[in-house]
Amino acid sequence: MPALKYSRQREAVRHFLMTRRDHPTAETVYTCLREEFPNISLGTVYRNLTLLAELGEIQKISSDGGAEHFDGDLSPHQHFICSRCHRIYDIRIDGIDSLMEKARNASPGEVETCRVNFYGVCEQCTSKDSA
Amino acid sequence: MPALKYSRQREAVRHFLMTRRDHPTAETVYTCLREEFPNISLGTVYRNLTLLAELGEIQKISSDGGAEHFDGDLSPHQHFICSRCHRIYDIRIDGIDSLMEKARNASPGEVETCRVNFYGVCEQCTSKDSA
DNA sequence: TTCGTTGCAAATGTTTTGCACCTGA
DNA sequence: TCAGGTGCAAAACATTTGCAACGAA
Repeated sequence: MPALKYSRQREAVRHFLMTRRDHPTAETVYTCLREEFPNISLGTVYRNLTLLAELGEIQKISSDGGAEHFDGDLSPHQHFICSRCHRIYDIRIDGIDSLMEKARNASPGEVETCRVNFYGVCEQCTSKDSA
Repeated sequence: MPALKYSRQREAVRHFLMTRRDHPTAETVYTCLREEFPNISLGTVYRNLTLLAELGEIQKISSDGGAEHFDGDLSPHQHFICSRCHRIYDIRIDGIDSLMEKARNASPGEVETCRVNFYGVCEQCTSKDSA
């Protein structure tokens, strides 16, 4: 792994994700950053998202079908993913520590992190049904 | 949703996944089924995998980067995913029910299913390090 | 006969990469 | 100066889709 060097683009990507409550795709990051950096390229956005994820400064969320989403929130939390609109909601439940403890005894390797996703239809989509 | 009609290809896809202990990608399913059906097409494999997943007869696993994986094992279980070789191992831990119970109180919608993934480096990769 | 299914190929959508130029240390 | 970073465009992948022919009910 080569030494890192400062770059305004990478900082912008990181800062952008930190200030978002949702979980943008690379495309969204690109589109929004273009206002500040009219010349930034999609390739650069991808390179930095991948790099930051490897550094553990952001999280990559493989939701399902379509593009990957990114999460700048590093605090432990889980996701509720709507099967209809594919929106990703943050939720927080406890007991994850004990879950990881159990996993350590059942895994063929060292458990480092854990991702918990719940699926269902969100209220917003449910209420559209009755309309 | 239109009425289903029997198809040998779809049966073969389902049967293939049921008898596998690992979690093949569409490409792998395609390659293996080609021995039995030399003319089966990748498109057909994708169509049937998608269909079976919608019917809930198989599970789609979005592991991370690269292609999706599919799991024919419907019994409740979790996955340990090696960050190095990306292999997916089945593990079984209890307490998932109570986790879902907690999630119901914290989610912006009806919780239907839950996916728990653990990440780390598997023993096989770890032992290669010391070699 | 009807309508879902298939094979094939082309199209789409997402992410990666090669390369010449730019920039931070 | 020099290794890392960037923009751009092309390439590489993964997945979906249009369509004519095929096959199950």
